[in-house]
Amino acid sequence: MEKLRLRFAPSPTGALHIGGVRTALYNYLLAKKHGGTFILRIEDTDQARFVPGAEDYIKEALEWFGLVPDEGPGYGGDHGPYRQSERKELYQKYTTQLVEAGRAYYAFDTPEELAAQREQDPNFKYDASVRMRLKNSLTLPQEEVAHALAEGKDYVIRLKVPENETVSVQDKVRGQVSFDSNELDDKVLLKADGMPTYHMANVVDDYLMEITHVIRGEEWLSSTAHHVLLYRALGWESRMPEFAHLPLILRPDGKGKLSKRDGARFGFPVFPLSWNGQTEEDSFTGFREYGFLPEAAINFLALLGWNPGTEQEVFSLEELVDTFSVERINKSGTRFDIDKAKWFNQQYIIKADAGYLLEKVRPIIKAHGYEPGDAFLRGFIELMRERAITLGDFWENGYFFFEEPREYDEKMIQKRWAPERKGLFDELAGQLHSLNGYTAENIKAQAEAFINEKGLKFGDVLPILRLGVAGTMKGPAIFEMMELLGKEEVDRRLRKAFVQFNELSNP
RNA sequence: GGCCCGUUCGUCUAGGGGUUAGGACGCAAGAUUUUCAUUCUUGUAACACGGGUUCGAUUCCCGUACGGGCUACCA
Repeated sequence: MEKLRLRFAPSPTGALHIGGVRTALYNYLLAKKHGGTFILRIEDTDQARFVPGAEDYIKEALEWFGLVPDEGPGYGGDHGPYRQSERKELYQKYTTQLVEAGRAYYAFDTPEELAAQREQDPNFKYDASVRMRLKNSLTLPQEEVAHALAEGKDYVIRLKVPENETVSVQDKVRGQVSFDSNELDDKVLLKADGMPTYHMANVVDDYLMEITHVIRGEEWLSSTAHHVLLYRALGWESRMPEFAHLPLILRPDGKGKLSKRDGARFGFPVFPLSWNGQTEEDSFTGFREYGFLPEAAINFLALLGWNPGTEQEVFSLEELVDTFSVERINKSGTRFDIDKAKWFNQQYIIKADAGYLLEKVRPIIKAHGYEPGDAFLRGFIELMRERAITLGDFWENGYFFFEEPREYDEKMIQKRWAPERKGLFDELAGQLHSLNGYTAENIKAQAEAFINEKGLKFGDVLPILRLGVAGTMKGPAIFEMMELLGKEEVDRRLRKAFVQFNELSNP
């Protein structure tokens, strides 16, 4: 079998959408499964929509996920350049070739003229039925065309779509899809600014870059008929790649495909990394900054539109590479379910390697002004990992490992604290403070002895210790927590808390 | 509007002419943990509709409805 070559071809118009990441992932998986090549190509043919920084963003996002291209701008490869803006002459050469072969033509209609046509007829389409009435090299005298060209008049090159043909596409996901060529318009191939349109550029590049499989979103299915026609016109039909069109990722409420604005609307990320656009409107929080592990996000994305047919849910990238197959990609659109994504993240946090997690959590703690030693941080992570859904939760739910409780759960204090017991608890604090070997085990033994001696119940004492140390009832095992915080810190907190408890229960 | 694609629990999905229609997330209940979380158990809940074909359709075919995509000198 010929070596597989697949490309991910985003356009640098802003942050990379999460649906784009899934497309990249599937391309990567299929390439790697067969020992093929994964290529990044930047489709920057729309100068009006070009956004500086977008290309770097795309690369950083791919790398964060571990989807590192084998070829691409900055990645090497002998099929470059990998930015379409740097391949301009190529497209011009091939479109000219098409014109000469009678498969395309020059069109001189101005955008204003076309707009006027559309105003007159909302269904106006530049196709075989009207092309002979418009201003192009098919209708104008040859000298006039030559003159216009020599004069530098604006023109585009359009594909001359043949009449009365059925154009069929073999799609790996959907099977055969057919179009009536009379429904197809004469797509612009080369724009007035000399840049190609997507249609021309992607066909030329896929051919030149020897792409074997095109995996892209379903929004491209309709125009694939044009692409087939182009391969034919260029005489490349035998080298045409196989197509697989992915189901779209839909909004959680099911109304249309997921868009960049939906992140803000529904309160979860739809981008891999945060993006700071020109305006707040155009700025987004990413999966990374939201506290996702890249492995978890990949796992979630992989299962959005594909499944292995087994009951396995958790997959490493390597396992995905082994298991993936285009045949098992789904046809129907897929709702974006953030709860499932969070569940994956939680699973990955629980199972993550300690050293790995340490490096993910350290910067979060540091951002709040604390730089604990590795031993402490490790202990903290082990106590908290089963209680974190996002990385941010380590701080949100465990900040009291680094600083005193900011507040005490008043309801619980009302319920559990009795002012007359302050003396009793001071005594317990004293006993714990004089403990030798401040381990969870020893603390527990001492507390137990105290409880028995005083005729108390665990429920009288443990919540008070927890509240005193953490301020909240939510958290890891209390004695473990105390051991990690250390004798002096715990004693300080307890003494202070008991005073506070009295105030809180006697307003 | 036209063309194209799709439709199994709320969501992601398995399945496929005869099944108690399976799993996961979520939700609910219980057990464990004297907290919270984890874990475990149980429960909840689905084949869009109408015609065919067939001894038998959720599964195959055709319609309808609904949803989505495309319909730019954007990708």
